[in-house]
Amino acid sequence: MAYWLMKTEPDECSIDDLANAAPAAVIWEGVRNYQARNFMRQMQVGDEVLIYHSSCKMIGVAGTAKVVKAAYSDPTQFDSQSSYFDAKSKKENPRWDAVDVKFVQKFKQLLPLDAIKAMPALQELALVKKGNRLSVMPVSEAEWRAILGAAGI
DNA sequence: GCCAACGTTGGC
DNA sequence: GCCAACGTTGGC
Repeated sequence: MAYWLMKTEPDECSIDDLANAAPAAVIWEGVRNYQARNFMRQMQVGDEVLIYHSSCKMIGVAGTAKVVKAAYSDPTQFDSQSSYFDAKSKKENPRWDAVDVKFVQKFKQLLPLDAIKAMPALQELALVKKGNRLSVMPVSEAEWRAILGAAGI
């Protein structure tokens, strides 16, 4: 049982989109970074995920979800119509993986990035390290608790 | 829209 | 295997 943070642009897949899909899960696809992919491959069913909204008006952690299907071949890499298409990925050895995640909760108030940066307990979070561009990253149990505590949960 | 920081690519 | 050029990310 582990904790993670995943970034999403709310235009693509917001916490509300996850909530609207519930109780169905959502395919977390389109990750095209090897480090992020490797973290996804470590995810196990039941792991919990912070949903982080990036590149938008209200930047921060918006809620949580949980992994309901471990990593499998991301179908969009073979779809030439998809913006995630990767011509160099081979069917017999796919480069990219997806996981399925299911909505758990939306925070009453989004926990903003500047609040996260100000919390002593979160100084080691990859998210707040300078220049960090990882879209999937591990979160320690202490960090998880600090974030949920700050969100009033 | 800007731009710093980073990851990836490809020539050598 | 180096590294310059390029493309992308993502906060501001």
